[in-house]
Amino acid sequence: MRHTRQRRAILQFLRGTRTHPTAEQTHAELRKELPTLSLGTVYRNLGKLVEEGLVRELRPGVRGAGSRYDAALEAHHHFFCTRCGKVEDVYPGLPSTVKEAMIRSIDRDVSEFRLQFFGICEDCAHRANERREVNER
Amino acid sequence: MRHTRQRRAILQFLRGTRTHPTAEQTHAELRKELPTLSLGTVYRNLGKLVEEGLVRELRPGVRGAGSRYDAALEAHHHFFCTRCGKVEDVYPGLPSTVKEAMIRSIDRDVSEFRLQFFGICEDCAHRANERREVNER
DNA sequence: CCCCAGCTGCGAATCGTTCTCGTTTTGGGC
DNA sequence: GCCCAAAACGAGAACGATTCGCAGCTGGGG
Repeated sequence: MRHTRQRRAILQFLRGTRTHPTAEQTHAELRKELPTLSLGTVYRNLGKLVEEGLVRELRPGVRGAGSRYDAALEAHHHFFCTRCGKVEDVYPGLPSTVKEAMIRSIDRDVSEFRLQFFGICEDCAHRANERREVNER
Repeated sequence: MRHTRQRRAILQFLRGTRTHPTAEQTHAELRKELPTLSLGTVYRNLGKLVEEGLVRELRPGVRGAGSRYDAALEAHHHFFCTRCGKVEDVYPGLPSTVKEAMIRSIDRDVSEFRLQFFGICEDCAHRANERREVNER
């Protein structure tokens, strides 16, 4: 895999944030330093980086939400705020014995396993009674 | 919520299958008895039924897969075949004490919790060396 | 039996993502 | 450094799933 300016910028950007940006957000941000960067290139590279295992793709699985990308490789799960769309890391420490027992119990060739939590994040909970503006998506 | 012919047919269809049909599949099937049923109506009603809690929406979260719908209300999780797209029910018996401990440990207002397994289903594993036709999506 | 809010069917619109294609870069070999 | 094929780029068109807008229907309370 070649090391293009664009690819380096994308990976570096993802490694420098914990906000799980969307392709669109990544594109908007990197345009500042690479004004000709196209959205297609962002998608192409995110795809490659996911193939390479350098980035994880998160699919909120919630109305109107696109994929998000995460370059943090340690095992962790995600909490999706159903109000503002934000994604936060969680480390609920599912004991690996429990995880393995579950995978064994379903008696299939499991290659991946996802644990997702949905709810209202703290920020949104606090402004619950104020106006409900949608932040960062 | 009104009881229209269309809505009744959709709910009844979902209750009579374990295959987690897509909106498209639901539409194709019900066209046989309601030839004028439109896809928009199927989506509209699936949305309402999900709101009402009568149906669960499954979002495979895998390239090129749309939502699937499940009218089975008992607690269970899903196994998504990454080759043919099929979705199977699994009952990996995550102890509720473990589940609750996890939810408590992430210290947020969790309204939903999803556990998803991905891999190759038995059918696909068996025909692994034969031609790889994609069944039912 | 009447009425109208809620629903339907249709087609157009939207949105995230992928594809196409002509041009530019990259990186290995010399 | 220079050359070249392969790989990647940018722009815009294309795509597929889902949603929307609207004019005409209809279920069910009164």
